[in-house]
Amino acid sequence: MPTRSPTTGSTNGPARGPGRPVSFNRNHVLDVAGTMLMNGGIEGLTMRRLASGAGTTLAAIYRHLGDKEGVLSAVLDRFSEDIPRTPLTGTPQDRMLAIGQGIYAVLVTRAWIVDILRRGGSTGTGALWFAEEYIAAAEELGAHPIDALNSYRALWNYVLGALLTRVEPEQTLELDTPLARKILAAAERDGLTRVTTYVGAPRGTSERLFRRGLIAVVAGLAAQCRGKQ
Amino acid sequence: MPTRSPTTGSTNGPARGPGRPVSFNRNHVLDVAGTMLMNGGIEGLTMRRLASGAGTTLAAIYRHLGDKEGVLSAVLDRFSEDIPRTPLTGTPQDRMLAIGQGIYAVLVTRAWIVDILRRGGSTGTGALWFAEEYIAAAEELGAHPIDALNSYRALWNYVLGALLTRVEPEQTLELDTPLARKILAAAERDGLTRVTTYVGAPRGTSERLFRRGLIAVVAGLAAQCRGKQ
DNA sequence: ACCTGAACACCGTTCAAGT
DNA sequence: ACCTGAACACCGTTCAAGT
Repeated sequence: MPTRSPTTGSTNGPARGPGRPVSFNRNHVLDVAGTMLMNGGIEGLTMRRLASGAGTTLAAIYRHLGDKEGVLSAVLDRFSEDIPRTPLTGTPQDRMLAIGQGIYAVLVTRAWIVDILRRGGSTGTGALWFAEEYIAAAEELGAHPIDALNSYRALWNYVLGALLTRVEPEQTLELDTPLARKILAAAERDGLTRVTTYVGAPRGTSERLFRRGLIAVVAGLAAQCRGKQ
Repeated sequence: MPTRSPTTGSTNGPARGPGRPVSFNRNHVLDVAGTMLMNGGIEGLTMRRLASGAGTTLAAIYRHLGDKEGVLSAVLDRFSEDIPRTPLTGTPQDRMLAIGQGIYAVLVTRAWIVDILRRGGSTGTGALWFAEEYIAAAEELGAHPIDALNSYRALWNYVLGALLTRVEPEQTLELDTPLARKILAAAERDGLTRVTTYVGAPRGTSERLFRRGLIAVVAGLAAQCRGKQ
């Protein structure tokens, strides 16, 4: 997939003014794609709307960025380069916690990334330092290198699941929704008294929920690294 | 959404033989939908192919099952009813582990469920007993009821993430794939020596990986329920 | 040599027109 | 009253035909 951009330092937007027109402004297209993803998720970005929104042509996008998969991973790479590598301090377990929190913070405002990661498997290259730091901390606790990597994968699983099940703050749990009624009815039928009691309980913010679970997960993973189980 | 099925105990397949034709065989349609999901995931099921595959009409599906969302949740419900409630034994922590393993085992052969859960949020009503049992175990360890429910959510997050990042056994990690090369190059550029070293390391089966992580996660969650942190 | 309009083969969803 | 063929408004992707 040849992706050379003839005039890299070109101005924003479609061709304008005199002179040779900018045939394809890669950065501008990716910016527009990112905005579309931010607004409508992975289904809100269509090749057609991207083309017209970026002032270019459908076929041009296919030529320069490949298919939709190519566009998505290009956006992911571009975005992940902006993730700052912040220095971590404290005990290894403190750092593992900070890493989990950091990944969550980076991804929570960009829900579409989860969809991309799910498809391709490419973690943005700009986020690799999270893995590096985690593995270092795990090794410091005594984990075998390969176990340290797998421990990171476990943390990643928890974070990913939390992002997936995250609910928007405004959508408070309604007991009157048909879904809730159905669950409640099924739970009562099967004599699931605990589920019945708590199905409507307030769940706090997703962030608090995530953090509390993360603390437990990291504690468990750290203990496993120390060999205590 | 009226979903009455006039002749519930109808024969399989489309109308055949003499007599009043079976206008719409709900169970048959859902079976076909389940097969399609099993083969091609959530994108392998299209309303058109479902209609022709089940020997019915596009509009009939919309009439009886609603839109695609409705079809998916109907399939999910039908499937979740087949989940057997197995008795759990051992310590509370043992049971929490068994629940995590049980959820994984149920879902791992049906990757499409993850996609449905991601969209609607409806957990199949047949799987509610997992929550019931987990909450009971967590309470037994000393957790406040609401914390027990949130602990279950944390376990669920880990399982969900593991299902999402799961790789098929046959797709062994290739170092020659362009993605692997790109990651490796980026890691080297940033001096991430640990990532560089382990990116090609064998990762074992996804099942082993899941289990080892689950043990650590459950240990951490159980400790949190006991109030030890 | 480079670019793209127009086509292809699909989608999910709806409703006027049939029986 | 019940059902559905045919249409609507989209998709992702490709390539013959233009300049």
